[in-house]
Amino acid sequence: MSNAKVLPLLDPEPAEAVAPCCPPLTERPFSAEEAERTAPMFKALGDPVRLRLFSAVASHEGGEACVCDISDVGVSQPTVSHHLKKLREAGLLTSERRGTWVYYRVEPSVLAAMGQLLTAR
Amino acid sequence: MSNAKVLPLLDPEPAEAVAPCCPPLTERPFSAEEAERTAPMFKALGDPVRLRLFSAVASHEGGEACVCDISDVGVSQPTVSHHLKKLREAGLLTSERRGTWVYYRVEPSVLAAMGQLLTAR
DNA sequence: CATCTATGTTGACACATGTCGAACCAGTGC
DNA sequence: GCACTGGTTCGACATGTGTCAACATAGATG
Repeated sequence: MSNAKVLPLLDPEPAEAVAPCCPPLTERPFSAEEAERTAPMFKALGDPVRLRLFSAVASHEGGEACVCDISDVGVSQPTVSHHLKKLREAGLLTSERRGTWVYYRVEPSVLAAMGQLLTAR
Repeated sequence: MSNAKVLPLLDPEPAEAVAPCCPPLTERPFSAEEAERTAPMFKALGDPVRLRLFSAVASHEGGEACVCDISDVGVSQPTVSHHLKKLREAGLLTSERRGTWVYYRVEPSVLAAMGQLLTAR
């Protein structure tokens, strides 16, 4: 597979990955189960350092970035790793090791799902 | 603390400018200042109870609800009040006392701003 | 194999947060 | 005035979270 991914605008249908989570917040009151499932995603973005890391990855070329490119956020390297792990556990990022460096990329379906949650009725 | 003049409700300040906050997370890496300003909104929605309360208010008739209508989320009433205060401090809700009851309503501009943040490029 | 560089993990700490019961405040009605 | 109801604040506690230094691990390179 020669790596010819410049900007995958037309992704293959992710469908059942994250989409069937929940309706917009304004549609009807969330159930306890829906809230328990959805809150961690917001929580993951609720820290300034994580927000910067996520934004750095999401805005990077192809929605993918090496740790070395984004780790300048004013905290120590272990702390960066800790926050990246949190973002990974929340399902917002995925990581992959290629040789010496580790690359993080955004989970596009999650971004879309969160956007839908905040869609005004 | 025997200060008699206390008016905890009807704060004149809450929910100032939140709309003109930041570009989408995917546009460019967030600065420290942008992240510090934006993260609290996500943090406020990062708790299941607060997410249910916010959803209950947002989905209610006219985007407004009495506390008595939404306080059935499985925690005590002081805890409900505590979470509603957090949502107010984050600029997501505003409160108003009308007679016996206190009504909370969503800040529509905030909802739109957060939706824009998650808009995919 | 030895060593260096890039990340992740562990342990420890201070601090923030969610939760409750009790006390308090604001209106309504007796 | 008094009691009652809705809602907030206070005080206290257990748990969670962000942070770092120290250590551990994975590849690359000599």
